[in-house]
Amino acid sequence: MKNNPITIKDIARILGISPSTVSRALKDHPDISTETKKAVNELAVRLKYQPNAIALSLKQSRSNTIGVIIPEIVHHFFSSVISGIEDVAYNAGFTVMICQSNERYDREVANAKMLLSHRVDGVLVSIAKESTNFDHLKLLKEGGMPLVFFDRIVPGMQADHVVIDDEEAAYKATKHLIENGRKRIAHFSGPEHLMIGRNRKNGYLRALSEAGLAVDPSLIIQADNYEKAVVAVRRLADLNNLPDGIFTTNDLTAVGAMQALQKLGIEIPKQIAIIGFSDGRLSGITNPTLSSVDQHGYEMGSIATEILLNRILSPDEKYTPVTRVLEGQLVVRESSI
Amino acid sequence: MKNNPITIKDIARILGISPSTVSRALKDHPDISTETKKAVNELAVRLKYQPNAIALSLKQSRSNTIGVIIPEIVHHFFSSVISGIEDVAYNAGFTVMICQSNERYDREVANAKMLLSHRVDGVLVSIAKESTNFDHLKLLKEGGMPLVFFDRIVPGMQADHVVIDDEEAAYKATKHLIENGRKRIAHFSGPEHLMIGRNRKNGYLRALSEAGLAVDPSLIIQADNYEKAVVAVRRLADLNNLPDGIFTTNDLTAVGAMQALQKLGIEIPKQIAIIGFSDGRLSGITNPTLSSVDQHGYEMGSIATEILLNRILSPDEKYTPVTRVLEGQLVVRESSI
DNA sequence: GTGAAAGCGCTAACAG
DNA sequence: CTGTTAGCGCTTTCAC
Repeated sequence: MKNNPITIKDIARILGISPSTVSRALKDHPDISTETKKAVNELAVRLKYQPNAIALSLKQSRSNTIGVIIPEIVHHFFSSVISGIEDVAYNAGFTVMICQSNERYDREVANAKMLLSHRVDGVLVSIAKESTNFDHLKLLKEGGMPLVFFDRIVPGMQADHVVIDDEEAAYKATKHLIENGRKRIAHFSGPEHLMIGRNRKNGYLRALSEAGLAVDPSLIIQADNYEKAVVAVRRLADLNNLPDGIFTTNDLTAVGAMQALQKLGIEIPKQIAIIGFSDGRLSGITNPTLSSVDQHGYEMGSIATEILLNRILSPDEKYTPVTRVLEGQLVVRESSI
Repeated sequence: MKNNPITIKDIARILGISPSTVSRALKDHPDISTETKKAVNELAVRLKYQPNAIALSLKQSRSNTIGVIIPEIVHHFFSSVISGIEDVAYNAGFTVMICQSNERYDREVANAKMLLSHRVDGVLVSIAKESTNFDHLKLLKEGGMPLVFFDRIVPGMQADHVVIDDEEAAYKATKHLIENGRKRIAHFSGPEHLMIGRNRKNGYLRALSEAGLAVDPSLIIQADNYEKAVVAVRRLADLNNLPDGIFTTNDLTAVGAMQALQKLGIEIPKQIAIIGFSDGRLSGITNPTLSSVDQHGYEMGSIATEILLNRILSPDEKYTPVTRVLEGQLVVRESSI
C-alpha cells in the first residue's frame, strides 16, 4: 500500500494548469501571477508535496549529496569528524552518504564505486590502513570529482587536505616528557606507510635529537591498539628493557600500555610517564587521567566539508589544492607529570 | 573540467547499436548475442562506465538507499549502531544516508523531510530527547515508507521496533546491587518521556520492591550526563543523603558520579557501589572498572537493518509490526562488588 | 503570464 | 536477437 507521492503533475492536473507553471510557481518565479502562486503553494502544502530530489539530481546533474569514506565509525575521533561533516552539510542543504571501509582496501574501492555511481557531488576520504594503492581515488579525481582528504591523507595526491600537524604535535608531546625528566622514551607507533604514522614518529625523533637523547630502536615498537600495546609492554618487561616514558600513536594504545604496566605493579606516572594522541572521551576517565593531543575531530570534519562545498559550489575557480593544517593541542593530565 | 561520465548512450553510439541493447548486454540478458555482450562489456570496462544510480532510482522508484535519523553520532552506542547498519546495508548493496538530530525536534523534522525528498527506501529512527510530537514520522509511515525504530522508540506507533529489554536489564542491574548488600540505592534517571527512561526506572523500582526495600523519592534523580551526575552527587552529599549504591541510566553518568564521589574521598565500591548502562569502551577503562549493561549496539543496528531491508524487499507481505527485544547483558566489573 | 516540448540516463513493453 | 518508444519527475528554453 505504498501510496505514490504527490508530483508536480498532480498539482497541475488538479488546478488545470501546466506542470511548468507549477514548477515556476513553487520556486517563486517572477513571471507567475500572484494568484496562481498562491493556489499552487496552498495545494502543495495541503497535499504535502515533497519535491523529488532524485528527479532534480538527474536533471541538474547535481545530487546535493556528499560522500564520506571513513575507516571505522566506532572511534571517538572519526565519529566526531562525521558529526562535523554532518552539521556543515546540513546547513548547506546537503545530505551525507557514509561508507566505512573497515580499514580494508577492497571495501574502500567498492565504496568509491558506489559513491561514483550515486553521483555524489564530492567525497571526503580518510584512507584505510590497508590501502597502499589509490587508483580508485585517482579515478574519482580524474572524473572531475572534488575530493578532500582528512587526517589519513595520500601523499602526493593532487587534492585538498585537512590534517593536524602530526609531526609538531608528536614533537610537543615527546618534548613534554623530556621536560619532565624522562630520558628513555619509547614510542608505540602506527603503520609506517600511513603519513600520520611516519609524521608522529618523526616528531618523536626530532624531540629526542633536539634534546641530545640517543635513539634506541628497541624502544620504537609498532603498536597501535590496546592489545598490541599490552603485548609490547610485556615484551619490554620480559627483556628488562622498560622505558621511563611512552608516547603512543593513539589513546587506546596508551590505555593498553598503562593498564598492562599497572598490572605489573608499575606506578604511573611516577615510574613511567605516558602520553597518548587523539584526545577522546577516554582521556579524562582513566586513572591516572591520560595526557594526550587533542586532534579536533569535529573541527576537522567541518573544515574539510567547507572546503569541499566550496569546490562544489564554485567549480570554475582555478584549482590549486589547499592544505589546512590544524594545530594539535597538547592536553596535559596526570599520566605524564 | 568535470568530464561528463560515460553513459549507455555513449557506448551505444561508439558500437553503432541501440542503448537498449547496451542496457540488456550489461545485465546479461539472455536475448543478447554473446559477441554483442562481449563487445559491450569490454568497452564499458575500458571507458570505466559507471551506471548512474540516480537515473536508475528515478526509473524504478527505488533508490537502494536507506536513511538513518539518530540523535548524536558521537556516542559509542550510536556509532556502534551505525556501524551495524552500514555493514548490513553494504552487503545488500544499499547505501546509507545519515542524519543526526542533535537531540533537537526541529532538526529531526527537517531530517525526515530530507530523507523523504531523497526518496530513500526506508528509514531507521531513534528519536531525539526533545521530540514529543511525532507527526513527521507518522507522515513517513502514512506515505508507505517502511520505518524501523531502534532503542528510542515511539510508544504506540504502528511500526517495527528493535530495543533491548530496558526494564529487565535495569532490574538485573539493581538486583545485582541488592545482592551485594546495598540497601539505599539511588537511581540517576533519563527523561521521563522517553520509553527507555521510564523502563529503566521501572526495572529499578521492581527490583527494590521485590527485595522489600522502601523507595526513597529523594534518591531518584533525573540526571543523564556527566555534568548532571556531578551536580546530583554534590547535592546528595550536601544533604547528607548519600546512598550506598547508584544505578545510572548510562555510563557517562556513572563516570560523572564516580569521579565526583572519589573527589569527596568516598571509596568505590566499598562505600558506594555503582553500575551504569550501555557498555561502551569506557567501562573497562575507569578505575575501578565500571559494571554496566551491554546494549549490543552493533547487533541492534544490524538487526534493525535486516528487518528494514526485509520490509523493502518484500513489501507485499502482510504487515504486522514486529518487535525484537534484545537482552541487555549485565557485565559485572569492579565498581559494584 | 502560461504552455508545449525536449531531455537528464536508464529500462521495459512492444515491434519486428 | 535488436531497435523503437515512452516515461520516471522535474526544469528550461522557446513559443504564443
